[in-house]
Amino acid sequence: MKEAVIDILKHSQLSITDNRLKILELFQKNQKALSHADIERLSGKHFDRVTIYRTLQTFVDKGIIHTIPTADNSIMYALCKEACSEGHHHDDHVHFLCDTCGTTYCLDNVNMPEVNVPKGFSVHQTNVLVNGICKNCR
Amino acid sequence: MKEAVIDILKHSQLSITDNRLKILELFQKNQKALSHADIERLSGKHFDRVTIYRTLQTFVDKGIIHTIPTADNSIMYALCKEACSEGHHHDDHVHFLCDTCGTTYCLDNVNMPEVNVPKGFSVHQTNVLVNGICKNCR
DNA sequence: ATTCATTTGCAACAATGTTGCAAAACTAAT
DNA sequence: ATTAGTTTTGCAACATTGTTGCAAATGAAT
Repeated sequence: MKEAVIDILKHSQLSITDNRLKILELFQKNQKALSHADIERLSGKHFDRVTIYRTLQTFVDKGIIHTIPTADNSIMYALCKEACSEGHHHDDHVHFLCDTCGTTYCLDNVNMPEVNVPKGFSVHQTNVLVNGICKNCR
Repeated sequence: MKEAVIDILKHSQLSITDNRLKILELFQKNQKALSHADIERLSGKHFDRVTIYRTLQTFVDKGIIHTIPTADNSIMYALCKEACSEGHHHDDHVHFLCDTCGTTYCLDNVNMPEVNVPKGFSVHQTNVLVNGICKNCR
């Protein structure tokens, strides 16, 4: 567990610090998207707010986590699959938000739909966000 | 112009006030999604911040405008089509964000893709957000 | 162990969003 | 048009969220 987390940091050429280990472990343990507030709570308020902001930003920059647009205007972060690398995210998957428990899932096995845009528009990236009830809450 | 805006307010059983007229006119005039900050700027700082927040909330509640989830965590608002009514939004259309000019469009004529979710999940609503270059910026 | 670069925590600040309440504006009825 | 009652607005104060500069602490490499 800790080994895997250390590997991720090494692979991204980041120094190994308590803070980074702890936050990465939270993502690995929970296997769902977390907000800044989630992390602050789950880490037992052991780290400074600013440090968490900066760590999350670093992880996004390095392609370790990605952000998820949400309807209620709160940024969620989730682990990237190995396909992601620095400055080049491949988080082309559907995100599912459960209306009951509030959990955000990355649906990696669902293929992204093709969106036809009008003449003159060109598509760079597509985000699909689905609301509903997850398998644990029905 | 002003007539149309007044009709919208009457239809939603809202009283006609300067603030509401002005904000609705901004949406009609611009025909694109606006943020709270956009409205504050475009209205010439004539209205209180709090009033704008409350007005936008009222409009969302009444089905006059809808919110758009964005990747950078800023809420955008856009006019609903007539199909929307109080407490029941039909903003089932694709949203397009231009990476160059930052304009958010509602692509009403693009049909929403069907998303296949895993067994046990049920879909309530789907949001599709596309990034790219719009027809004015290419 | 020492050096050097990076990371962290603190403080201060900026931006964004919320709530209570009195004054102002709007609506409806005379 | 005036009045009475309700709704809306602006202000003040506060809460939350995110940012920046800087000195101290930590990690990496020799």
